[in-house]
Amino acid sequence: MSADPNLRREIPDATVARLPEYLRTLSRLAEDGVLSVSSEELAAAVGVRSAQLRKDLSHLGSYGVRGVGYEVETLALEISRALGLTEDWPVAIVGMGNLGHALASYSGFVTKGFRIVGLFDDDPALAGQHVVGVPIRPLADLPACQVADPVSIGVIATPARAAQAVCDSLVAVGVTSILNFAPAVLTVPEGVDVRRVDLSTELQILAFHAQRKSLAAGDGDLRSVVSQ
Amino acid sequence: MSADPNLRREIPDATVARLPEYLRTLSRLAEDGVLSVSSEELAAAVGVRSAQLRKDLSHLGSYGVRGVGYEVETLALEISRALGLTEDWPVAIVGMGNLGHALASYSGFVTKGFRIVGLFDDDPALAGQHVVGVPIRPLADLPACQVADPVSIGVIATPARAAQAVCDSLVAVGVTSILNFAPAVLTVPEGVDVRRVDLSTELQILAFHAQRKSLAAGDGDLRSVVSQ
DNA sequence: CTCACTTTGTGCATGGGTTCACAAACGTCT
DNA sequence: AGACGTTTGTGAACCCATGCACAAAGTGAG
Repeated sequence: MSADPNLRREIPDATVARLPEYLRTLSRLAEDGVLSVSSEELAAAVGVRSAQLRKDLSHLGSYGVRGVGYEVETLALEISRALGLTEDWPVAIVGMGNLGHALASYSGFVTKGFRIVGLFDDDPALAGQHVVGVPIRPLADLPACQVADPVSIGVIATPARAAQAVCDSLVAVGVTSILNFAPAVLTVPEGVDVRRVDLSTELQILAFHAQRKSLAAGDGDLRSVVSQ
Repeated sequence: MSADPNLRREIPDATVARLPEYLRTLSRLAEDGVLSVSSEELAAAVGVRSAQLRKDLSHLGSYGVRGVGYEVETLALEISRALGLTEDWPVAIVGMGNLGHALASYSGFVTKGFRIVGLFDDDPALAGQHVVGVPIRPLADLPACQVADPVSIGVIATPARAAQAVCDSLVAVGVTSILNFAPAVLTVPEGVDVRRVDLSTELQILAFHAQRKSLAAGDGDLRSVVSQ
């Protein structure tokens, strides 16, 4: 029925995960005054194969010109639109320890569509303190804030033991997208998206590859140098 | 030749990425005094299918008992060994802004095999300050520290514009595993592993799914409520 | 206008990952 | 000892993602 061929139908997850990368590189090119890129150039700058880049971009329509390449400005706009960055996304951060502070003052937040509307922490020592012009409040104030400027994305930066309760509070006020930095698996009702970013997981994956390399080098004999 | 059938041959990347999750859950179970789990129970706790869990575990050997399940302690140890966490990994963090502080004081670092041996930042205001018993020094001191206690994993938590130079410094002193939190694509020589964690990428992926949901709900008409 | 050259968009083959389904292996109860 | 119920480990089928290779479509020169 509602075909609308050049609008999104279903963009594969793997492609969606790369779009932000493309967008960032295109923004940098635009700043440098570059007007047009080929798939070959852009792919090299991002670190993927050109065929993959072209296939990814083909999922959001046909915005290139054969024999020429892609217009930087246009392509950046189309990727922004596909990702939903032309809309406005009010974000709340819960847990204002070091990580919460880092996230709040992270430049990437403000640049594209994301707007911090609430900072929450139950530590009385933090209450009232402002971070980027936004006051830190106890989590109990969340429902009240929700009425004034509804949060659509919640970020959890608390210790693991508090994460599930915080998550429940967010879900209770209607948040359906959650970014979780706590090392805990959250259970949420149907329809709520949770993405988890875990610092120690990444470190462990790195350790695995490092170990592989050191095993490959010494190959079983020199292992004792390292293992002990 | 050197078959060694129950030792690792080649563990798929997708499996390696899930092992830390399994390990964390097993550790929690061990703390709670649980001695044995079935693949069904463990899979449910982690949030994957039981068949996937069994196939993942089969890559590191046969540590389950049919009709019974897995011994929690044993399995945790084997996963630790597979990931290389029974070895000692000296870590250096470069860039001690909010994120660097958060990473340094993150509990996940200390718990398993990772040991912070160096904190670096060129900001004179930070020099000499101690964070977790470790002093912050200028990056120029890196080569000297490297002699005393060689770093094997480097973490980059600087702004994007400094990331490549920092990366080059790390590579120059022999670091071959790098965890990069800066929103920049790093170019490194052959044999150096870089993993990138990008906060804004995760947010943008979340925004994409949130947009999909809101489009599905209002389906084109109520969109104006949100877009503006 | 035609020819030569460049670059996109995509059909197709290849490979890896996930899921299913079941035989093999273990404990237990009679 | 033998039968039964449970759970692992894995072969096989499916599914998605990646990479190749080429036709289609554009530009520019002669």
